[in-house]
Amino acid sequence: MVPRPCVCVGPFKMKLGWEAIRAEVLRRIRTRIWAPGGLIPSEEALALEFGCARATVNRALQELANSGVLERKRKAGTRVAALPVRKATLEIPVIRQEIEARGQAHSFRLLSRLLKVPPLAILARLGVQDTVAMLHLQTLHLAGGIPQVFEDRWLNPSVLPDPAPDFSILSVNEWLVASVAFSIGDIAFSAEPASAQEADALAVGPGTALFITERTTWATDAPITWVRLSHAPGYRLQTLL
Amino acid sequence: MVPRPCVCVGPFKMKLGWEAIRAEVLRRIRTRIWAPGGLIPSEEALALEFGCARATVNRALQELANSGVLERKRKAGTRVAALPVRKATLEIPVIRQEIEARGQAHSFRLLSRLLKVPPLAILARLGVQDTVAMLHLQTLHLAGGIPQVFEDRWLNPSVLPDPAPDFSILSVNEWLVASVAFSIGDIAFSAEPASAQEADALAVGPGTALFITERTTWATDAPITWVRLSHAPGYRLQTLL
DNA sequence: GAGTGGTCTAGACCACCTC
DNA sequence: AGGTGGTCTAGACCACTCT
Repeated sequence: MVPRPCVCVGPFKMKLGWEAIRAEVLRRIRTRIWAPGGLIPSEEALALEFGCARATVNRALQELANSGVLERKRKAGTRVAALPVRKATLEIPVIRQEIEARGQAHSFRLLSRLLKVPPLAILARLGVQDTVAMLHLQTLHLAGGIPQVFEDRWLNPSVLPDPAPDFSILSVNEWLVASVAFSIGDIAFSAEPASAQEADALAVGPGTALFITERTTWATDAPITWVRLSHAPGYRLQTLL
Repeated sequence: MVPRPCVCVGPFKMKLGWEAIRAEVLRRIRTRIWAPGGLIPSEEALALEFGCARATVNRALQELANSGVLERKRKAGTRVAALPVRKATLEIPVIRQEIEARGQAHSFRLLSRLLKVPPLAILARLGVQDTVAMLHLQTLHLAGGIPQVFEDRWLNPSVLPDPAPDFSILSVNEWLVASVAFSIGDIAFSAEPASAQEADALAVGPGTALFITERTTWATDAPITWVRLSHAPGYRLQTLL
């Protein structure tokens, strides 16, 4: 009795791109030809088998390592991940885009605009030691006239140009993406009961389950903004794929 | 008075890897040397400027395109994204891992295990037309004895091996990742009030705001499972970076 | 048609890690 | 010490798309 056929199918004839190689590797993993936790052949061996350059195999395997399917270590080789930590990619659009993508009209109301010292928790999030005053902006975003998102934001006034933009005309959000472009930050999601203020703004009962997005943004040197978005009931955040 | 120095610093001396190039490109975007919506030089031009091969520039720019900072089109060239759709990557670990990573003991109780026909909404999610019976499993996950996650799952029985695993000993979740490895699916997040059953299982008041994770998984041909996780209050989902 | 990004190659060197 | 992945190069061809 011979072992299962087809464990190694030998050199391929047709030309293979890195996507084809990725697909073939994935197939071998899914069909358990290569078992979880197991070593797979070296890049060189695979390049030989597939009849392509090592760089092409490398590209395919790196892609799979990025998505958590493979674990690679120098010298140790490449293994099929034992506990596949799913990595999901989310797209976080600007609110206006999100609403208009649903075919609704976006509008917003600036509810509050005050310069004051934020709570310590927020200063801490922004990595600030001193108690500096920041611009506190509260905005309600509407879709077709219906309240959709309540935005609570603290903005570092030192990033503002001298005649500060009129945020009752231009949404803060959009001014930021256009002006303080592409900074780093982090994002967190949670569920929380609506506060009295949120309930009032979104026209829901207090305590209603709200989907919360919280974002902190820094420039290379200084903190820029902290924002908390409270989404009206029915909001769903979905992954691509 | 001369214009700002350093708009174009000319050929670099030291050796640059693709990460250094990515960083430099990002810097030029953040400092608005290259404005949002604007074209940046071609790969060839950049390779010349940085004194490296075009493939190295390509690697750097592709990375930035993947993270939504650049938009690339053949012939049209590479532009700085006008509306930066933030792409965030989430790691979705297995529940046990997540709890143990916080230094708590993970345990679980299988609350229910029935073979019956799921609601139409769930059949639809799984892309099934016929009304087939599926395995309905309800599990409560605990961290250090405290209820943490309520799991409501429908499982396609045809993916089970003949003596079905005893899910009161091995968590369904873990059996799945080990056995039906690496399938595709999609994930959605939302906030919802606790149902009577959820409230009871998680020991919270009914209507409490719960963070909900909903996942659908297919194999290449057949549906595998639909699962809804209700997280106890306090749960936060955070991006890397 | 021409310019751009997307990909592949064959070879090379290096950093890292296990043995 | 040696094998492995990570990266870079110089060159090439192709596919797409804007004009």
